[in-house]
Amino acid sequence: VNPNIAVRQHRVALVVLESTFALDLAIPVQTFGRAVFTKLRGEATPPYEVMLCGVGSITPDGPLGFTVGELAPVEAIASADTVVVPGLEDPLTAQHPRVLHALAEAGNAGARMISLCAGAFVLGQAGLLAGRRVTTHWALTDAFRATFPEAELEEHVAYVDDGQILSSGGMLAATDLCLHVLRDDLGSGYAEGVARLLIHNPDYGSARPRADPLLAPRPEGSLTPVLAWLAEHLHEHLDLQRIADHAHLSKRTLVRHFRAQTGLSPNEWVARQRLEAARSLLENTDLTVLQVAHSTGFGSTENMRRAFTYRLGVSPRDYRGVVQDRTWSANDFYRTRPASHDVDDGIRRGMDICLDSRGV
DNA sequence: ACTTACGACCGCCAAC
DNA sequence: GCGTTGGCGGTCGTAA
Repeated sequence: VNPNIAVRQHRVALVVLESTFALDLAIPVQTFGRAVFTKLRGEATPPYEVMLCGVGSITPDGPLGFTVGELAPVEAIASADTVVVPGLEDPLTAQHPRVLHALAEAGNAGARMISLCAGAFVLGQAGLLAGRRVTTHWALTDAFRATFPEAELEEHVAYVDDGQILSSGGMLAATDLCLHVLRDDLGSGYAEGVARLLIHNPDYGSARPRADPLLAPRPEGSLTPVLAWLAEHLHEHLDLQRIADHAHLSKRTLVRHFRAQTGLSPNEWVARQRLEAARSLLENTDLTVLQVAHSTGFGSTENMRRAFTYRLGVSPRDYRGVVQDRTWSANDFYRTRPASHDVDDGIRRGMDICLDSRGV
């Protein structure tokens, strides 16, 4: 792998509030942090640095049920690349002004903002959700709509990726979102490795909603057949006129329907699909960048590189290098466990200590 | 790096 | 009257 290509070193700040839920706090800690996966693989530096931020301290009689030790002041999120607001028990209560101010600052500075479950209410209070596509726990949708009419609430999905703002629905959907982010940052090989350790079937990176029986099915839109046709013809030249002709709609109406049903413009939707296709080919085949660019409809390597650097922060070539270097399997996990003699040493030392303490 | 031209997007409005 | 459609034109982003 090219040593000049540093995998983006991310700092992830988790905002711990009075009524934060243990589960929603644990999921990002487990997926982003604690370096456990990195240590198992023998790597020097973990891909993320995780820090816990808040105002004051957390008392053990809150919803968390325990304390979390020293919290960095919430203003510290200003230095984070990614800010996560976990779900909390009383989303309608106004949060501390320092929290809201720090979130607004971080958001305006361009940090990636992630809410889990009811955490979307906190981002909303910070004024970050105007015009944004966002989701939250299904039991809170009415309250959310009433409180933040300026946000575009999406139901029937596990999570929503609106670029800078990402949000997941109820509780364990946070896992899907966190794995989606891992995949975006480090590739699907890494994300799948983490998913396997968590024994979780990830559904990241898909434009389709998770096929989960517990989520109400998303109503089929009139564009469904058009989207299917587009997915089949990604490698061809697709301008607005051609798509409109195929859909038997005017360009204007087509754009409107796209916006309503996918939240995206036609071009944006096609660009994302092409990016997904190109990622898959780079990760799973030996096709050259030029071949990938042609077969995914980017047309030229310049085009494709622009899309990659814009959305992923790396060129296609470097993406392939980073991703393949980071791909690992469950077998790697077992291989990188300490060799048996290390274990034996450890046990022996432990027994020595026991024996010493007994004065034997 | 810079200019240029073209297409995409979307607000607006009239027509259905 | 209300919702939907689609044409027009201004602005913006992007490809060449």
